[in-house]
Amino acid sequence: MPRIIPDDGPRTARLVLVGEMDATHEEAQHRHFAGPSGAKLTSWWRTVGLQRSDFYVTNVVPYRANRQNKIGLVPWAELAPNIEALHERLAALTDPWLIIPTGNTAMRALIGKSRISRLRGSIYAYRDRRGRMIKVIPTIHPAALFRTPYWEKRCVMDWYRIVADAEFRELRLPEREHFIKPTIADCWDFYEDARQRAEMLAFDIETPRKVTFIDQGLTKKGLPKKPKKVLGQARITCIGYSFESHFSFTIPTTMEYWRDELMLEEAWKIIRLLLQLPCAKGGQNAYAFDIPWLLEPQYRAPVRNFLWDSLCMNHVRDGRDDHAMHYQQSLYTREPYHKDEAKDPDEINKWTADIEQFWRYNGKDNCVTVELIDEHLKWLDSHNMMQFYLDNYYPLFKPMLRAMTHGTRINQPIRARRYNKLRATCITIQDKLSLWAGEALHGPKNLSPKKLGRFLYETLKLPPQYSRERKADGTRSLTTNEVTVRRLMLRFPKKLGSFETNKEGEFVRPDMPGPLILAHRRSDVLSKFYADARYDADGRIRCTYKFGPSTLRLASSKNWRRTGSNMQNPDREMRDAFIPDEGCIIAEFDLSLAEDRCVKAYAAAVAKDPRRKEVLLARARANPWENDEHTRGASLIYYNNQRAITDLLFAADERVTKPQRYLAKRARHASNYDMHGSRLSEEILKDGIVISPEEGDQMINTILDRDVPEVRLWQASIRQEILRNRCLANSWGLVVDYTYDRLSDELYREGYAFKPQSDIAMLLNRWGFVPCDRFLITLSKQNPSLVPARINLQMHDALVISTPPELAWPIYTFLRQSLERPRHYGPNKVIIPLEAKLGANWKTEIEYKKPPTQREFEEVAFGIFDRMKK
DNA sequence: TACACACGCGCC
DNA sequence: AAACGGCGCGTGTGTA
Repeated sequence: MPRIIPDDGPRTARLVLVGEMDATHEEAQHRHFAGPSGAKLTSWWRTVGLQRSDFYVTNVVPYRANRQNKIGLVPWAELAPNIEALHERLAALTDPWLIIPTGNTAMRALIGKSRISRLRGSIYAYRDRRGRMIKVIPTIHPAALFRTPYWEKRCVMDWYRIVADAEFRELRLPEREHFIKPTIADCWDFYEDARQRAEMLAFDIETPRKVTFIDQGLTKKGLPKKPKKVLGQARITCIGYSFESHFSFTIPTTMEYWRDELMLEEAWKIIRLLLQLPCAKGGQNAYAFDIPWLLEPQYRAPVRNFLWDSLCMNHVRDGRDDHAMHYQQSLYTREPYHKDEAKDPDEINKWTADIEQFWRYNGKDNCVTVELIDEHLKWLDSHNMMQFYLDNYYPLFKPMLRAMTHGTRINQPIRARRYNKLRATCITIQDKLSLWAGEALHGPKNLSPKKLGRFLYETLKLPPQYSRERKADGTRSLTTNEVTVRRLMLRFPKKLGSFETNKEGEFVRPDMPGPLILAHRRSDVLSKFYADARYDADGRIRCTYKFGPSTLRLASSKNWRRTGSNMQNPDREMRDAFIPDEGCIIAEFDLSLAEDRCVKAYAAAVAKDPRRKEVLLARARANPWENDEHTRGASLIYYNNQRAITDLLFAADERVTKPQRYLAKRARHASNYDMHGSRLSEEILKDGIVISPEEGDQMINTILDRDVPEVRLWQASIRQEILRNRCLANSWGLVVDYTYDRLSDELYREGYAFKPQSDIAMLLNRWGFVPCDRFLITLSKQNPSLVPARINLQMHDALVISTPPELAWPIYTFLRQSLERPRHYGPNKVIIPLEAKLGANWKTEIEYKKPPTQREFEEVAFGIFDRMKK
């Protein structure tokens, strides 16, 4: 029997800390929280002004129950009496006010609930064995931080709450009223009230899919079969409003509720009027979800003056943290976690029994949104970040919405034809692979990485290959990814075949396992882009844009109807299937080598030699038709050309071949972000080009030693900045906070990427995307006879636009004027040039590095347009 | 059956 | 020893 470790701390303490189980250090020192977990707690307590003597410290299992130190391995038969004993120990305390269970097991022992990651920070009541009500605030066990370091922030936030709550006994939970079953008259009353009093009106819709159960008749034995569940169309079933955090008003929008067409229509009329009130509106993720839903033709409920999005406001506070409402709520409000029951839209059947509770939750969400927005407003104000929100988030809502709802057209016959062909190819390959393996290596659709692994590493007895990234538990998994397969093909050509291709790009021996696997992967990935389900009935594809975590790039994903997909990653090979709007051509405008210029501008600031600084700045500012960085790199790497180092501008070296230029391009990119040769060789292997890790290192080192040694200095300066400030700021004032990150090479690499990525993302958004969207609206008003030009896609450093040929030139001119303005990157001013491409589809035909004359440009634009009509 | 996770891979 | 960063989705698999 292991030795019981005694509790410590005064029995009279107001605060009680309940841990889970003692581990190695605790056993050795005979004291709870004696090891690294205790040290972590001590550091948080120091931050918030507590110390260990403030607590009565105990554990659910007050001894080391297993050698693995895992509470999860303690059997229930052993755990239950320990929990019982814990309750008794707590009952023996004089007058505890607040108990802090750390970790899931401790929380479950006290309040019977699970899922600490969701419930942490909430405020609960515990009735002890003497009938006393004691406040409980569960938090994460410090040991969890060793696996998930980014949780540290929420732990510290919890401890701030705990120290504040230690001052009073009562729970102080928010009291709210949720009005959920209104009559039309109630709705009008609420409208009047909101019209007169609301300064900020928050709203939230619910869009479950309709669920129907189809009777399956009787079984042979005469028993009723289980009805089949069919998911129907998603639709808005209610909308809730709140303008004071203690009251919400929810209007159902179903016929089941109103029972009458006219009543429902009147309800919608009031809904629209509420959304049209002049006061500011707010919501959680509303610009990306609720608003596009409300704009759907069957609802026609546009939102006026949408200003405050609690998700975006939270994004300003910390872009890399979570933004889910229940998480924000746990940090900034006293509302306990209330999404216990799944509120996933497709889980509505769980709610059919208690639709009123569903509406109440909608109401609660609205109240919480109001509270969050109030809290965020205070924060933005006190941290001088209000303008940052108003400059970088708010103005993007409309352009994002317009691009999202407009979408991109696809050539449907081509799409369907290619999809069928690719799927057929996959099936053929699956059959051939099954013959090789003696068993199927695929599931219903795709190759199974597991089965493929067994085939390669057991059947064929090839040496097992492991992935680079470690899993959460620190192990590496067997991998069969493309690079691995290609590497194995190089080493074992007799078993796997080679990836050598002929002039048409076909494998020389296509029926060997290696080429089959590669061909399958390729066909499968392409077929996904063509899959029917992605496209809406009107033959267009729509995505949702949202703000990416750290760099303010936009991220693209499935849209609000749950169709569409990420539109920032379609394979280049399939882009010819994307076509312009009716009456338009495609114009794509992209910032020329933007991130590389940015890096050079920063690097020039740390150059010691003024001549070097001059060279770097000249290259950062060079016109794309007068300087070719990649040819320069290849000329240096392959021909040791000294002029490639010294010349301000370097455009041509006839010795440089296309593959050489391409490899130099990859090597330059690798150098900027501190990639290593082995990784570079893998990246390049994907293109079927073999270089060794050593050769990769040589290329990178050539660039870094001889071409841009200042990049190394710049990276060192980034490390310094992170070390000094624990954060980085870009040229637009965007800050990324590293307070709770471990200093590591990984973090530094993230740092190297941050400035160029975010500088360019924000440049394109603020000087490109936003003004361009407004300009296109003006342009179409000025040219009412023409089809309006529309932005189809935002691609981080490029905009894809459908435009009638007449408007292509004005748009190009406008974007050049707006984007080609100097900006300071560090102390150095640089203009990043804009390049234009034109085409009948997204695989554009003509690229202008040097701006042509208007006449030349328009001739081409009209030429493309005329050819399309034929 | 539903869910969470691992894997693989597309682009900038 | 570990060896760019930033995203997203679809599929297979194991588990509850």
